[in-house]
Amino acid sequence: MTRTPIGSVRSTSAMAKGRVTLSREDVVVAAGRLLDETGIDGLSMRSLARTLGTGPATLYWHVRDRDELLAAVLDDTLSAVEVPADGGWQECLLTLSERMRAALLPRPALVTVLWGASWRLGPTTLRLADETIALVAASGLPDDEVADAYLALIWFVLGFVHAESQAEANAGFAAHEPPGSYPHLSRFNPSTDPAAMHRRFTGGLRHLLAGIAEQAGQHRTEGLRP
Amino acid sequence: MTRTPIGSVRSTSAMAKGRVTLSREDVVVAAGRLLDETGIDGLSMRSLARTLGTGPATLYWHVRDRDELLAAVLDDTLSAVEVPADGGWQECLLTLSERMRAALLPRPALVTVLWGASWRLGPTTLRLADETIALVAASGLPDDEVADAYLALIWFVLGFVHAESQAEANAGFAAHEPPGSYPHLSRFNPSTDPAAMHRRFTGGLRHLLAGIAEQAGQHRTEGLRP
DNA sequence: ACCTGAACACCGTTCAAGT
DNA sequence: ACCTGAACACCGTTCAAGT
Repeated sequence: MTRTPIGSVRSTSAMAKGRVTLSREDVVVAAGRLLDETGIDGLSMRSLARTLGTGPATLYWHVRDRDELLAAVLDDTLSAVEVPADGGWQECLLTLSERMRAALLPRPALVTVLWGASWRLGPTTLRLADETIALVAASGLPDDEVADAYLALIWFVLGFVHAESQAEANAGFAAHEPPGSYPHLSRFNPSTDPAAMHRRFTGGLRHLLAGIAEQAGQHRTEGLRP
Repeated sequence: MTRTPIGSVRSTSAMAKGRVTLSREDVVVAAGRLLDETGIDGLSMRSLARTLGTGPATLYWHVRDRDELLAAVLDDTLSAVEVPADGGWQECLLTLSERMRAALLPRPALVTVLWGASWRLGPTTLRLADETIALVAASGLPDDEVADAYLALIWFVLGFVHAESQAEANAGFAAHEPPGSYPHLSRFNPSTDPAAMHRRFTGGLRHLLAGIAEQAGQHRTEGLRP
């Protein structure tokens, strides 16, 4: 893909990578890789620069700041998610949600980027949000309820992936507390093996979708349109 | 409340505050105040130590690390939330959720502490979670669905408060994008004035609770118990 | 256009030593 | 029991200067 004109290489480490000049995409891809290897705390501007064989200042040519970098990694990660084209809106939203879950599960730190959406999001992420809203709107829900139904849906997806990614981190909970101090918390502690997680995910989603469908149905039979 | 024996004061700044020695509570209260004044980024171990007239090392006597400090501030903040005692489980969950919203809205950064629950939580927070689960269980939902219904509920509450707290930060969204690039995102952009937010909050919750009730009802009529 | 070195203004945490 | 100073090992970001 990238040609390597031999005369004009800048740094030995850049040469080792077969690069002449850094592109924004190089930076984002390297950031994703570093995220996978070291987690979100290991992904600093300085450590990323180190893996690219430069100083941190260089990165700021390609990216406004760390938040924009993270949003770009998120955007890159979500580009794997295709919006299903045919089927009813419920089916579509279900498989779309499963694809989002699959895309985010290997990089759960990005859930927090999406959650704290004050961070400026990339075009892929925004397009995905836009099309998801369109599917929710296709339920026939009244306009002023579409946004909240959409939000309940993505919060469920994000919350679920987030919880799933730290299932084992939280597993030791019961061990740290004197038994019986939080009876319900421990009684209803659900199974976290992968198969159960998938069942719980789709089960929860189905309930949400059924709720939306029912609400939309009520609206249809109530309202008399010209 | 705190007596001030005059002979044994340590630092002039501690004296000014009328303290002899620092208690964990002093630290947590000061952290809450600093959070209110400067936001989560302004609340560092060093800045907190500065407002208390000591060095950062001192804080580590009272608190294991920054995460525990934040969990303690959350715990303190949630201690204002009372779990309603009488009424049906739906009513109870509704007013409980409104109280959580009211408690968290002035300190939205704590939503993220609760969300990223890998952080060890305090006793008040855990007791609150436990009693909330108990209320969900009172719906009659089958045991293996209680946890997920509970999660859908708190994710909605947390997501909502989070979104609400940055409503104005996100308000400028439409302005930054070329018009028409994300048609549904802008079309279903709901109102964010306080009254509308409250309506949307309770509306969304009612839908979730109705869904739980219906699911529980189905379970009751299906199952034949001895 | 793209990169660099050096600096600014911070962080969280540890630890031996003090009272 | 509680606090301190000093250090370790980092951060994100800016900016004038280089090619």
